[in-house]
Amino acid sequence: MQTPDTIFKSLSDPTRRAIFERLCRGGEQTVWMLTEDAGISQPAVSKHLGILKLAGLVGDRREGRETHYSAKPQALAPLLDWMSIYAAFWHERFDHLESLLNRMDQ
Amino acid sequence: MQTPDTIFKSLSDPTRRAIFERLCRGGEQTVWMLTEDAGISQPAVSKHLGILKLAGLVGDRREGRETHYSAKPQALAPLLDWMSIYAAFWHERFDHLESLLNRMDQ
DNA sequence: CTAACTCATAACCATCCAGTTATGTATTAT
DNA sequence: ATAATACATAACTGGATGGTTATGAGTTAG
Repeated sequence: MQTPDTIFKSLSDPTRRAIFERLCRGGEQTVWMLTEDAGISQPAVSKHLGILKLAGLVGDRREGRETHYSAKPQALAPLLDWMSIYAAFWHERFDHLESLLNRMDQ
Repeated sequence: MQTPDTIFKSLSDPTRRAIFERLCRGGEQTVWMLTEDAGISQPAVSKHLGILKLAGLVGDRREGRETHYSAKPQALAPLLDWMSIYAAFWHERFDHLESLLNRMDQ
């Protein structure tokens, strides 16, 4: 399980997020396929995939000379946890406001 | 409403995340208070606050020579939206696995 | 009025990072 | 065997970025 820091950093780059999104939607794909519409060189794509892999967001599977990458959305769990904590403050305040308005109503 | 990109970038820095978390937990605070336990200089803190403000994650209120900053956790909403999309793929696969296991059970 | 305080901005610097090209290592095709 | 393919790694480069000190602008205190 990776830290929120690693995951935030990995997803802070738009190109990386696009790769992750594409793997989520399109399923397992080779480096070559990902390079085609990434608009950057193959080594750049490989580097991004390496970073995503370190964050646990993707997994790879060697098959002959191809490497198939796939998304592992479960790796978003620490981010969900982090967000749930601070989204809670949001609701908390909303609740406070609500109860305040209720009291003002009376 | 800011883009997921701006928000991801803002929160990808640990120092900035710490400031945001502190504002969420501790409520409104001045730059001076935040500087005290940030371990960096006051201008550095101000710059971080500026970035958080651009992302809509904090708001400020001038009062005399002090500036009071406060967290705006609602700004996490676009991040929640983004995550819900891709967390869905997670559950989708989980559901597939589950139904597969169910079928195998019979 | 002057001094001290709070904060923001400017200028600068070191480091990081996303991209590049070049090259190496397997693997498949001829 | 040779050539082509698929990918990873190394070395490099320019620009973004997080930090610093210096300074300015506005506000309170003496």
